Amino acid sequence: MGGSLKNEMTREGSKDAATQSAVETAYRRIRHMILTGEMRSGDKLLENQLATTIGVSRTPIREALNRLNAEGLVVLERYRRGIVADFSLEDAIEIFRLRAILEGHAAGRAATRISDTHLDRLQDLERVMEKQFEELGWNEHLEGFDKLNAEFHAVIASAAESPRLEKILASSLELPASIFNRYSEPVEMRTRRTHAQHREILSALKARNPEWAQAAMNAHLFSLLPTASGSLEHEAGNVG
Amino acid sequence: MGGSLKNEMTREGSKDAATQSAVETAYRRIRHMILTGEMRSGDKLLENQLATTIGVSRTPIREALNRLNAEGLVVLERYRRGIVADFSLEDAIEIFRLRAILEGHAAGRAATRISDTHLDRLQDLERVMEKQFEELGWNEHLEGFDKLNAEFHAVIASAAESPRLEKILASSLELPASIFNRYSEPVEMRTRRTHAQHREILSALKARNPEWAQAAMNAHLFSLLPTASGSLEHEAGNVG
DNA sequence: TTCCCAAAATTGGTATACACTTTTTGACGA
DNA sequence: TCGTCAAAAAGTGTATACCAATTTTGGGAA
Repeated sequence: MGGSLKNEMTREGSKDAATQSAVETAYRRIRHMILTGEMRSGDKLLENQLATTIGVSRTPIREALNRLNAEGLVVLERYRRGIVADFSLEDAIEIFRLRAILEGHAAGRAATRISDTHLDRLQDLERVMEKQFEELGWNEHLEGFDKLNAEFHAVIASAAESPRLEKILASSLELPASIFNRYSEPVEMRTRRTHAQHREILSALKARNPEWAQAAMNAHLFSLLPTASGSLEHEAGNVG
Repeated sequence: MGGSLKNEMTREGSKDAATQSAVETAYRRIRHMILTGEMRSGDKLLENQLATTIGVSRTPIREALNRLNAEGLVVLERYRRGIVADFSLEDAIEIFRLRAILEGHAAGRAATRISDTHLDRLQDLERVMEKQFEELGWNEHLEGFDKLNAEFHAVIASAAESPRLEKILASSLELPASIFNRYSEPVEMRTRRTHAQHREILSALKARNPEWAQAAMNAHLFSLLPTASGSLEHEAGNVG
C-alpha cells in the first residue's frame, strides 16, 4: 500500500474533518469520558441526559451506547439504564493476555511489512515520548504519553496489514487509563521500562526480524500485565 | 410478573421464551440470511424493505445493520444503502489465521478448565455429526453439520473462560458458509479430515493437555485455511 | 454511445408518542 | 425502627412522521 501516512498530531481534528455524524460525536465523547476516567465504573448513562449534554437526540446516543456495549466499556441490559463497565483485576489480566497474543502477532507481521515512513514515525513518537518524560517528569507527562503510546501501538497494528486484527485491537481490548493505574505497578517504574522496551521493539522492526519483534512485543505487554500475586503492594488510593 | 399480552407471531421461544427484542429478531434474521447464503455478497440491504419483511420498524433494523456492520458482515457508508459484505480469498485467509491463533489459545486454556459435562457434550456433538455424515452423505448432512460444528467450537471457546476471547470469536471472525465452499477444497475431502481432527482435539482435552489441545486446534484450523497457492484447482463455479 | 442534470429514492437525524420494565417513593403494619 | 408492598416516577424499546443530506435513477442532449 502507498504510504499515505501523514497522521495528525493535532488534538483530534483531522484536517478533513468532514461533518461528523451524530453517532460518531456521541460515541467519541462518551468513550473519551470513560477512558480518561471522567466517568467511573458504575456511573449511570442516561440516554436523555447524554442527549442534552452532547447536543444530539436520543437516537444517535443509543447507537453510541450500543457500540460501547459491544466493545465492553458499557454494560447494557434490557430496560435497565446503562452503566460504565467495571473492570476487575481479572478483566485487566485477560485483556493484557489477549493483547500480548494479538499485538505480538501483529508485530511479527509488521516486521516484514512496515514501510520506512512508518518506521520513522515510530522513531519520532518514541523520541517525543522520552523527551516529554525528561522534561515533564513521570507525573506530568502522562496525559501526552497515553496518546503517543496509543499511536505507537496503532502504527504497528496498522503495519501488520490485517484489518480485522487491527479492528479487534482498536475496539475490543481497551482499558480505562484509571484501571491501568489501579492494578499496575507505580507509574514511574513501569514508564522507564516501557521506553526501553519500545526501543527494543523498534530495533526488531528495523532489523525486519519477525520473531524478535513478536517476542519483544510479547515481553512488553506481559511485563505490564498485572498479576494477582505480583508486586502490587501499593495502595490504590484515589484513582481520579 | 404480570402476564403481558404481546403480539408474538414467532414461536421461537423454548421454555423460557424470553421475549426477543425487535433488534435481536432483526439482527438474527439478517445475520442468518447472510451466513447461510440466502443473501449474497453485494446484495442490497434496504431498511424499509427489511422492516416490512421482518415485521418491525426502521429503528431496530438500523441498529441491527449497525451491529452487523461492526462485525464485518455488512458494509455501511453514510447515505449509501447497505450491502452484504464481500469476502475475498485474502479475507478468508486472514480470518482463518486469526481463528487459528485465538481458538488454539482457547483450546489450550480449555484443556485445564473444561468440565466433564462439557466434555460429554463435545463427545455427543461429534458423534451426531459423524452419524449424520454416515447416514446422509457429505452432501445432505451439511445443513445440520454447520450448526453442530459451530456449537462444538463454541463449547470449547466457552470452556476457555475468557469472556472477551469468546466474544471476539463469536462476533468478529465469522464467514458466510458459501465463502467456505468457494475457497476451500471440496467438501467431502475436508469433512473426513475434520472429523478425525475433532476426535484428536477431544482426546487432547480429555487428556487435559493444553499444548496438545492448542496444537490440535491449530492444525485443524490451519488445514482449513485456504492458500493462494494451495490445492485449489477446482473451479468456483456457481456458489449457490 | 456518453455526459449531465433533475427527479426519485434512501439514509441520517430529530421529535414525539406510547408500551413495557425497572427503580424509587412513601404509606402501612409488625 | 424496619421491612413490605403497591403506586408513582423514571427510563428504555419501538413506532411513526417528518425533514435534510446524499445517493441513485432515468431521461434527454451532445
